[in-house]
Amino acid sequence: MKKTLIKSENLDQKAYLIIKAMIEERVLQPGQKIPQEKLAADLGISRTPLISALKFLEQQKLVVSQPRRGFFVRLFSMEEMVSIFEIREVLEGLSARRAAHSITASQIKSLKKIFTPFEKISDIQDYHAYSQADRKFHNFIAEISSREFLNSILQTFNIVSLAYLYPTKEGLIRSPNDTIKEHIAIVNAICDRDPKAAENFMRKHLQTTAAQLTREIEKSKSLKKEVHHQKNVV
Amino acid sequence: MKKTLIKSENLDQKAYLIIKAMIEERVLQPGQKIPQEKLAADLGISRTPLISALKFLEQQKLVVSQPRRGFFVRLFSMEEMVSIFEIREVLEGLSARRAAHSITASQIKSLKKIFTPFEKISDIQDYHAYSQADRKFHNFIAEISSREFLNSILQTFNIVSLAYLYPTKEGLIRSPNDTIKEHIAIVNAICDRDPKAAENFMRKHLQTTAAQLTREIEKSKSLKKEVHHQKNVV
DNA sequence: ATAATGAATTTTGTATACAAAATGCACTTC
DNA sequence: GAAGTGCATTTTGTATACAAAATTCATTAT
Repeated sequence: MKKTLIKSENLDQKAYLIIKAMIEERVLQPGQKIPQEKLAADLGISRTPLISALKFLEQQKLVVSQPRRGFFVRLFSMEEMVSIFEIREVLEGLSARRAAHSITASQIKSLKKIFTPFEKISDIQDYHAYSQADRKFHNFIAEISSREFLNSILQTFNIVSLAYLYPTKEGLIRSPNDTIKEHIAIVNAICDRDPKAAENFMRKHLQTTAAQLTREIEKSKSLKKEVHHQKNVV
Repeated sequence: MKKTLIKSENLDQKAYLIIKAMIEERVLQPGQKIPQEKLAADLGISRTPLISALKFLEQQKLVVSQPRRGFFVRLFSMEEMVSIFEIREVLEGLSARRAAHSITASQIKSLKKIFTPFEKISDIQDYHAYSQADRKFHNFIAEISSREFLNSILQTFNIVSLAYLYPTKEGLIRSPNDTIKEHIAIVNAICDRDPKAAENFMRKHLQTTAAQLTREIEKSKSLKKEVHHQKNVV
């Protein structure tokens, strides 16, 4: 871990960034209690800025506090993930709409570049690279939209979706071969400065992912029922 | 002020609620620096929970901190208010959609009640009562949607729009006589369990308000230009 | 064995202390 | 009078201290 490298205005921010990274990297595991004294010692700070960072993370929903019992890394259910995608659907839809309004020529160039390495590949294998491009894509659109508030909310939710990730799939819920076309449609709409189309394509993109998640929930539910049934029989 | 009446789990929360109310009621005015030592003394707490509350409010955008200079009550520009209404448009649209899905019979009763006192009045005069009903309406729909995340984000933005308010108009940007019909259309769509209509009506409602604000920006801009022109002439 | 009790230990919530930074103010210089 | 300059005062950021609550764990009772 590269703790000592992070420098920020104050220790709150430093602690926040480190802990967030620790959660994303699963060094701190979902559901786990956060040992304040130990963590503060590890980071070389006192409990004061540490608690401040934890409260920050609590608002970002990465952490929960139980009064007089402490802070715990938050555990997301599939259902909660679906509701996060619903929010992303409408917010990133807005984001795409605004981006189509205010994108500059140089931003168009950068935006078009993000997925070019994948466009000609018929079967994308490099999940890691694609996942990174995906994240960059969503963050960049939020940035282009040049709406401070919107961007700051979205920042939070990219964290959340990140925190969820199936480690095996690099956090991707659908196959790159399916999503690449949607991504490119969105890019084109924004670069053509067509706000309506940009919003619609983005919404459909995230809606489809949410639907996929919902299907997985149903699947795991019926699986559980089966197991339960077996138990009763055996 | 009824400070001592507020009781909560911890002093952070107590301080948070009081300060939020002070900002809403304009006891603390936009742009004003927040005197930590004095405020802590007034609330009968130490700076530790006070700072924690201020950091909470900072994330909710009601307060800004300048490193090593302190916390200030946030000042919103008209443009920022427009971008807040854009966010409300899409989020509360989602909220209405979800509410139409999950509303219960008893919630239908409560929802229908909110605007009944105003339905028969041809010219609504009591801005204060209407403003309260308005707030209750938006918050209740978020609650009905039973989406924790969504609700907690919306909480923030309802506060923000409130904090903006022209003191004279109770925070209302448009006349009750204009908005009452829209409110009732939304109520009916939700109670009819029509998600699509609920979302559309809610979006249109907030869009119209945003458009009104945009018009006011234009007006004040041309006004300034005039003044500027006069200056140059005189 | 399981449950109940309670003392010892740990951890939380909050106050307080204090160095470092920012601010205000009197005084000088132009 | 306007603009610096340096010292006194205030305020911030953070560590530390400590009472109250929660947890652990050994011991006794069922």
